[in-house]
Amino acid sequence: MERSPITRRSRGTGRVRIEDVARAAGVSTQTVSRFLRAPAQVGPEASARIAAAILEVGYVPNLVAGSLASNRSRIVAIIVPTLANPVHAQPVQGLSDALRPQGFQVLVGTTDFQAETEAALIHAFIGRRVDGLAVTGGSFAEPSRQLLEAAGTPVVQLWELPEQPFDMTVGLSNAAIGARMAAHFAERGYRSLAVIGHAEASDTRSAGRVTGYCAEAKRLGLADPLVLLPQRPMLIRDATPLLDRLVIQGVEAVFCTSSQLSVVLLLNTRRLGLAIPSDLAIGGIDSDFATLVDPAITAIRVPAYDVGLKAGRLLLRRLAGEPVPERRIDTGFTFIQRGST
Amino acid sequence: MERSPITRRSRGTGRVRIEDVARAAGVSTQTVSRFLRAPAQVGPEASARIAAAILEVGYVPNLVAGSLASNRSRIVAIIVPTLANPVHAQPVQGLSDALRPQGFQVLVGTTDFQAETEAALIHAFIGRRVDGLAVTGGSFAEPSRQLLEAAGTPVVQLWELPEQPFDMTVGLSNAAIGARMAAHFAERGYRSLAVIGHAEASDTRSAGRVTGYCAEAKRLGLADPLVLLPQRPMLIRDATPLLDRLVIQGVEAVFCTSSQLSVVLLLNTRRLGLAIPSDLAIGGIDSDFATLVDPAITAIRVPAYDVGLKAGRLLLRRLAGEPVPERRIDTGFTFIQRGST
DNA sequence: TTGAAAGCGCTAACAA
DNA sequence: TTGTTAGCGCTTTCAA
Repeated sequence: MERSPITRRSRGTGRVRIEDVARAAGVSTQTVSRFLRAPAQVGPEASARIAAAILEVGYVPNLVAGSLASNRSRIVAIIVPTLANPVHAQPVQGLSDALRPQGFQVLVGTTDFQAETEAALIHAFIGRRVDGLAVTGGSFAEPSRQLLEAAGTPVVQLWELPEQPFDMTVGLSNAAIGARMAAHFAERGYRSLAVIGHAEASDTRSAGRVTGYCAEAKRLGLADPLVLLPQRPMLIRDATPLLDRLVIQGVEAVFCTSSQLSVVLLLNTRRLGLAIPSDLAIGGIDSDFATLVDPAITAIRVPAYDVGLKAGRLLLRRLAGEPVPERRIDTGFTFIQRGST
Repeated sequence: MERSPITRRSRGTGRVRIEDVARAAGVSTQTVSRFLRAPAQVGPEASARIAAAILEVGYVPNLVAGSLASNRSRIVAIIVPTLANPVHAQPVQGLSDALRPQGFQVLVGTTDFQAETEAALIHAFIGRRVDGLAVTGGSFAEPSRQLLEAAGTPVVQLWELPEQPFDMTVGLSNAAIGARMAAHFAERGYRSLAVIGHAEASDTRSAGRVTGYCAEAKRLGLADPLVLLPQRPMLIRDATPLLDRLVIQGVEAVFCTSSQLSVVLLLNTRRLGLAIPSDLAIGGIDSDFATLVDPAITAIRVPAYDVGLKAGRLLLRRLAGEPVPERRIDTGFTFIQRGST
């Protein structure tokens, strides 16, 4: 029960601590802490001395220690499949923009579509005691699901609208996107429809769009659309055989469920001498390039940035203890008719 | 000096702690801690009991407490202008991929090109005691510069090759990019050159390319290139007047310093009836769309992903205490000739 | 408005 | 290989 001898090496980091500021300012550490977190509670004289002392000694508060003591990290984590795809990078930007003014930082994890990586990230983020967590998708495989259920922190899901989110969700209906495009085609008088999607099973967004598209076609009394699901992401060399099939089958209008797809397709039609939209109408998902090609592509714009921004605002309300009016937020989407249909 | 009365409310978070695991496994907390960090140092029997106990009580280690105690956060921060632009989102992905296998997480901050935001982010990240910091750019305005100098943690700069980096840098020479394109044009016999850049002063990358391009043209005995610096990011409606100027001035080859620029320009030449490359040769920066247009665009590919990946590896070596052979890493770039020149 | 004491949950240092 | 002890640098609680 003796005090350890003074010879014990200090574990200190050698950095300037709040105590150094307190000493320089002639106040207690507590007053410095308050000055930093709630300046209004500190007298003007003390405030002035503390402000000067902070600059003098070059104090940068240790937020790790603060987080441990307060049990609040002021960090929000977001998990996306990849940042290489702008559609997933944008929500990170939106989240960041929503949170930065409130002093929150963004921890980002990319899964590369691997469920294992996803689970490991969720585990690590919960371990970091993040104040909030944004995850991509509406449904999760087992290890992830359980972790999210017991996260102990607000969770917001992105892009989809599950009936029973873990906590909150910000997304849109991919089925509605597909249906909207099918309805448009029908309205324009196209009778023979097709859709080009994505075979990747993990891409539930594309699957939802295909489903909604076909369902709407059926509802409108059209023949079942031709469904094409290329294995790989669309490359130029894939486009020609795909176009051949569309032409052979007498397809009048095709919906491409990803943004690059429609541009690739349209640029290739020219080489084959197809006239757009008279020989083939093309609808897609909006991107910068949808308006750069000729004709510009009729497209549905998905509000990727807004998904992140609104998720951030939702988290902020929760973290501020305010009630969240609606735990499922439908951002909707924008239909933009252009020359290709 | 009395113990405070037992009535003092506990500040505990109610979460499962390492102590709960230790009790369930019948070992000390230290042994549990070691099991998590250095399993080889723990006996097989104890290991088995601890592993079972962790699952039983559902323990998720509090990494905040661990960080405070060990003075290592296993977090690396990266600051980029925006994630909306893939050229800046890619390095984040690369950094993340390099670090994740080692258990590091990525804290990301976006500046939207605001120096103030940048400084605030650097300050906050240092406060978080990140183990490493990656920042975009070669030179920094005052508050940021000083913070980086005294960061107290490894710093790697991205995209540029300053003579005196704060610590380390991974980048490429934008002047070399410009020079390479000018040399190519000269080699192909184009005599009257132009370059379209970006007026934004903060875009030092574009500026470097323009400078290198003009310098090389001069060195090769060509007339001074026409330098066009549109104020805004390039839109379709900006392209036509720009093209008019090129034609009026008799320009034979133009270098576009950003990736979207060249595509926009090329897609517009068709409307004006210009033949590429005979009426006008176009060189640019590579992107997915450079090969989708007709003719495909001769372009320089900048290794955005690699910049982040190599920065991550550099940081890892430093954090592992290994020597870093070279503090300035030139990633180089790839020149790809296609039909547009 | 200010300060003293205790402790957040973990790991480093030391000892056995 | 395991355990004991004392912090890491803050913030909370309580008291003045």
